[in-house]
Amino acid sequence: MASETVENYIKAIYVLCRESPSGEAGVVRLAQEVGVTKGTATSMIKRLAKSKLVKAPRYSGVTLTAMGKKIALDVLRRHRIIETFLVSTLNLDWADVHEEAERLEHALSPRTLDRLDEFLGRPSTDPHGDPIPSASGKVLELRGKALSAFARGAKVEIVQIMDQDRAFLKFVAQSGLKPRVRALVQDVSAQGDSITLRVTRGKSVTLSRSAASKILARLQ
Amino acid sequence: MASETVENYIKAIYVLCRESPSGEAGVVRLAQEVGVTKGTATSMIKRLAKSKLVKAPRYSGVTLTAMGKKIALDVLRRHRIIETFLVSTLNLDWADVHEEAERLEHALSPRTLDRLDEFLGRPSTDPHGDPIPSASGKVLELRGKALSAFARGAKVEIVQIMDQDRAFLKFVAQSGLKPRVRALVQDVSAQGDSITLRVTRGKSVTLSRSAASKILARLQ
DNA sequence: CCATAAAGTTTGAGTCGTCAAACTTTAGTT
DNA sequence: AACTAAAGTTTGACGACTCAAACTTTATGG
Ligand SMILES: [Mn+2]
Ligand SMILES: [Mn+2]
Ligand SMILES: [Mn+2]
Ligand SMILES: [Mn+2]
Repeated sequence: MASETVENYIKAIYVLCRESPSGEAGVVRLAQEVGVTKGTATSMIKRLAKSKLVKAPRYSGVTLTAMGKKIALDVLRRHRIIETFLVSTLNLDWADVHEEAERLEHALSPRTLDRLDEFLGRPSTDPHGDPIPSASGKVLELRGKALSAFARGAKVEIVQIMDQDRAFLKFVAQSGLKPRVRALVQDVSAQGDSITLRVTRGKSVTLSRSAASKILARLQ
Repeated sequence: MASETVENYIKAIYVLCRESPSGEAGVVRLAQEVGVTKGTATSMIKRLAKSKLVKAPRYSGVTLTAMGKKIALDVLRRHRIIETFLVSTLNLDWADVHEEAERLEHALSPRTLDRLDEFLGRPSTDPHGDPIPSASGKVLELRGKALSAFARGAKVEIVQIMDQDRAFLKFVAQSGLKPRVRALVQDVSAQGDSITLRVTRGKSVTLSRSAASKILARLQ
């Protein structure tokens, strides 16, 4: 069984690989994500490589092996099911559940996880719109494109918020933007550095390009 | 914040102190409970003493300080609320939830614990009848006496099962004996080494003295 | 009151996960 | 091609937790 620490590294590597265009995770970003120094990250990567969970050519990027990917998806599944439970059953705040799930994800047995999943009605996404990997390890990725990519006049439905930062999530929720919410693209600035939305039965919101790029949507 | 390991030791010390007539925990029993060698237990006790969580005169028994007791009751509260959730909401088996709670108890924030408690309707006991300490650290102990102490003809109500062992719990459940179940003491053997109960609207069960001493009941 | 077993302690060593700081490699300027 | 900053690695050290095995103290029952 992978330790809590190992699970955290593996999950972080998975997420970073998804994010980077090269499909590889860098040591510095990994260290930052896990909250350790880069030296520590290097030595952990070595151990992960020894246990065949990652491939890590010297002085180059880290990628997961099939085994590593299996673990990552497993942890991600637990994480997202827990987040769903915390929001939909315990009514915890959208912005707070990530940290909580960060700890709980390491303490659930497969059986309990399945019961929880059943109790929740086998949800396919978590409260942020992140897809929940199936028990067998399949995920649907990229269910929308960045808000910043839509043109004026587009009628969109928010699909996914791709950031776990509390302050950002608070801001997004404040604006009324949650998965399943519909909105009209009211304006896109000439330089493309901001976008204004009118939320259906809600207010208008202006987002910076960087904020808009972290919110995925699709045409209604 | 106390580590997971420290929480486990402290909780075990609390339980052992409750069990022993002297009110002190022995090193060998503690080691056994936590699952380490006695040398390991000794060195942990030293560290706990240094952080003022226990009092441990050399070559003598261990007791909790006020600080230690606070932590113990806190962990116990988490443990029992989680057990209640696992049984009453997720329908997990009575006999399985202890191990699961053993891990989850270290991963719940106070806020989430309170939401869970609220969701469950602020239960006062867990599925085994163990009292749940209040958030401020109060517990009702000894809400019944051992089944073995009742006389023939007594009409009793099961209150609490004082053992977490899976096999024992399976056996007890098999017999239909759960907290709140009522039964008649049908017979007590002359030597007092066994007791026969007739469970209300159920079958008759004969328990050994040692089994009966781990089941608490009170007169109906 | 003493021998012996049980309880408790000490010692030396190992793993895991971490840091700071020195070092090496890589990649992007000029 | 040479310089430099960023990325990555190595080294030495440490704390938390553990074990096995040798050792000491305590209890007790003959
Ligand atoms: Mn985590
Ligand atoms: Mn999420
Ligand atoms: Mn535990
Ligand atoms: Mn219990």
